[in-house]
Amino acid sequence: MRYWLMKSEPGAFSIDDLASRPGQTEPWDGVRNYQARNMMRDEMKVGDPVFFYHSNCEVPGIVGIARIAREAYPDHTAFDPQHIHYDSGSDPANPRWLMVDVQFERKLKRTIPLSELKDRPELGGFALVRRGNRLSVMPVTQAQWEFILGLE
DNA sequence: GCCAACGTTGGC
DNA sequence: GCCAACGTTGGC
Repeated sequence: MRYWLMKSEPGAFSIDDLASRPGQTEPWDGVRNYQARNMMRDEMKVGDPVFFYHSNCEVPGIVGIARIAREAYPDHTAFDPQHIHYDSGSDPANPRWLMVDVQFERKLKRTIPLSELKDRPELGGFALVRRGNRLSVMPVTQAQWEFILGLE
């Protein structure tokens, strides 16, 4: 089992949106980065815990916990010319992009802001706080996971 | 295969 | 809204 962090802009899809979905699950479509895709394809397993992170908003930070509910499968939004995540280079016979399903577990008691995570020397090696980081899906070590939960 | 131009991400 | 960082594209 591995731990993960996945980013979402709350204006597009928030932790509350996930909590209100039927079955509280959602396909995590729109990942268009090879490094993120490869991690989803090769390493994400059903049941893996995920930090749900709100990006590009008033207070960026970790807001909840989800779990992987379905392992990687083709992201069909890449095939739809009308879709915002359309990619003409993804062939349905050989899909370029994949998605997983996530399931809501719980909201944190409070948002743990990025600014606070950056202040913690214990998280110096965490990809999220490294300068210029743009990965929307990233691994979290068990030690990082437990430390962050301890901040809740 | 290099690298400039361009588009996107995402904090601030 | 600005802009730094960084990934991708495409001319050569």
